[in-house]
Amino acid sequence: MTVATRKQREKEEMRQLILDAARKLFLEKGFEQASIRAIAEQIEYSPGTIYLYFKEKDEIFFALHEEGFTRLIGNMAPLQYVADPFERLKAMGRIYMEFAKNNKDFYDLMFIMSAPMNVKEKGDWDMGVTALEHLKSVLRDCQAAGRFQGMDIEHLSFLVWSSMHGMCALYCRERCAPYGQFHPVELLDRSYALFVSILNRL
Amino acid sequence: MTVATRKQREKEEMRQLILDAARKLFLEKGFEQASIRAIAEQIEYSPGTIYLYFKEKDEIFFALHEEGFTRLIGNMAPLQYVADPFERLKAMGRIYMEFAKNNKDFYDLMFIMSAPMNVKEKGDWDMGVTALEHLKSVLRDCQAAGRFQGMDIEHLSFLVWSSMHGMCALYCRERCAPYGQFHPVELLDRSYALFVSILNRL
DNA sequence: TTGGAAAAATGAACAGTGTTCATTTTATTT
DNA sequence: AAATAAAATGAACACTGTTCATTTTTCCAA
Repeated sequence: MTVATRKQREKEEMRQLILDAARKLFLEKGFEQASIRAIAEQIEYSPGTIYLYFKEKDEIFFALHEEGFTRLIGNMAPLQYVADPFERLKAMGRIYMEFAKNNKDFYDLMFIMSAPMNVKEKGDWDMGVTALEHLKSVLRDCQAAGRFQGMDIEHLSFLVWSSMHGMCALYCRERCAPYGQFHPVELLDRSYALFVSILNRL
Repeated sequence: MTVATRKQREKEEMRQLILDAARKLFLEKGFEQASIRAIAEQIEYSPGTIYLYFKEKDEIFFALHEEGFTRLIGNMAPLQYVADPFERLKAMGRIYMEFAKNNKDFYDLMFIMSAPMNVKEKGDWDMGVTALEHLKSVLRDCQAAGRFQGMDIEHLSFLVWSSMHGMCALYCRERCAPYGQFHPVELLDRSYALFVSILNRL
């Protein structure tokens, strides 16, 4: 093993160490509290060191943002065993919403926060595009099965995604208050059921 | 005029002065740049003075958040002249989306940002509830006209609102990138058209 | 094994943030 | 005019992300 490759591996390990600490602090205490100094203290390095591995703070959170997509896409894996396209679509929505409910902070980072979007070279949106392709693919299968006739997949996918995101985002950012009588989670579940029943008619 | 009432009026004028400065800076340079010091400089007072009129920064932005609702509800006024309930619903959606597109920062403040939600005594969500009642009312009218049969207004209103919010929020927070081929505004408009056509079938 | 170069880590410093509070200034009342 | 009450101040506190001259560590050839 050459020195160069070891160096490269160590560099990658350090990046991972920083990401692990950042994730821990972010999930435990939120974005604000996951400061560079707090991350540095967590891994027992000085603050300046972090800037040898990440250009800026937002880059760390863009990396976690990507990790979130990996998790979400991972959760979607069982979908391949759902034969019926519409059942697959329904399951997909459930998984998406469950992800948002169980990983509020990750969901926020992936779809709401500005921080990761400030990073210039965000790959080519690989993860986002991949996740979206999943949805489009399922919708196309539904269309092949006779549903959603005459609808453009681009617009339909955006609308479906938006509907799901809207519910999840209002939930994550505490905007369900006007529905005081309902528990937010209950509101989400019942509204999703209505959403499915509407899709079922199209 | 007693001294007490003048004092009270002056206090209210000062609050308004602060809010005007805060709004100006917020709309011109964003939330981060609308710092207490910047607001103080704008109105030619010291930073400490602001805390004699607002308990904390978030309280200022909760006030602007309320102002946003007043604006949005104001934009809805012409709806009273739209006789047909479904036409009214369609117009309402258009107004909502146009508001988001033309007042990105206000929309963000009202429906996405965390800042105003951190304020404890947020009235009783008067504004949010009022705006929502508008929507529910229109939906009930649609139901009376034979649409949306058998659907619960609470869930339907949340779903409709979520769908609109989802599109607007993804737009405001730069998440339309995976639809690179489309201009975000175009994507929103066309997806809204699809949304309307779907509602039209229910 | 040692000396010099390259790489890695440091932590003080900079310019900024929201917020507090003893002190000073201004206004009102006696 | 003096005493009291209200309003405004701005320095100070504890933070923030980021930079960079300085120090420490690692590496490799002589």
